[in-house]
Amino acid sequence: MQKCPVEITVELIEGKWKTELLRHLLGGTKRFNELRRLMPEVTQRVMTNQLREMERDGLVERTVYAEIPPKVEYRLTELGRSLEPMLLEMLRWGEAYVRAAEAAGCDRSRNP
Amino acid sequence: MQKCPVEITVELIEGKWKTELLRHLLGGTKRFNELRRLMPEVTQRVMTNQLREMERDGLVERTVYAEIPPKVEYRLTELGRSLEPMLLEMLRWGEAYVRAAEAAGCDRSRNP
DNA sequence: CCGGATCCATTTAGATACTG
DNA sequence: CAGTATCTAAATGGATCCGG
Repeated sequence: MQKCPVEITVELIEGKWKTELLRHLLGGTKRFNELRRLMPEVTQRVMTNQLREMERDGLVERTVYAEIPPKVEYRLTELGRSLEPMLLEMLRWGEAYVRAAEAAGCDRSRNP
Repeated sequence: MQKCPVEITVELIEGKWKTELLRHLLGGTKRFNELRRLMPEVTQRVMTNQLREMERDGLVERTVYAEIPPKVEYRLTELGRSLEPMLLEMLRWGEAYVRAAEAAGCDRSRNP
C-alpha cells in the first residue's frame, strides 16, 4: 500500500525539536552554536541528529568551512522554505485549538 | 517557555495511525470494527489507544450504546472536523515533496 | 567549534491471550 | 463487539565523555 502524503509530511517535521529548528532557520542561515544558543535545552547530540535527518530529507543544507576553528552553517533548501505557508496554517490552527480547548475545559495534560 | 502552536498541532496528529484514522472519520461516523476492517494492519490495542488519545484531545467523540452485542461509535468533533483544510494543505505539500524528492534522487529510506 | 561514541531512560508500538 | 492485561521489541531522546 502507498503511504499517504499527509503521513509523509508529518514524519518530516515530527522530531521533538524540528519545528523550532525550522522556525529559526526560516529566519536565515545559522551556525551550529548559534542554534545551540537559541535552544539551550537541546543537547548537542540530539540537535545534530535532528539537523542531519532534515538534511537527509532534503529540507536543510549543511555547509562545512575548512577552517580552524571549524565552522558549519545550516540553511533551508528551497524545499525546506516551501514549508512556510503550511507551517503558518498549522500555527493558526494550533492557536485556534488552544483557545477552543481552553474554552471547553479540555485537559490536555499527559499525567492524569 | 510557552510551547509553539505548531508543535501542539503536530503532537495531536503524530501517532502512527492518526492521520489515517482522521481520514476515515472525515468520511463520517464509524464503528470500532468498521475501522478495524479499514485498517487491518493495526492491532486492537493500538487502535484503541490512538482513538482514546484523540478523544482526550477533543478531536474525537466516542458513543457507547448499551446493547448486546456492544456498539461503540467514533465520530469527529467540530474541532476534529476543523482539521480538514489544514490536512489538505499538508496533503498537497506532501505530494509536491514526493515529486521533488524523487526528481532530486533524494533517498528517504530509513535503512541505509 | 563541531560532533562522534557509548550507555541509559523513556516512550511507542506490536503480539498474543483473555473477557463482560 | 469492543475492549483489557501482559509481555516484548523498537525507536527516540538524553547524559556524558572523548577527539580532530
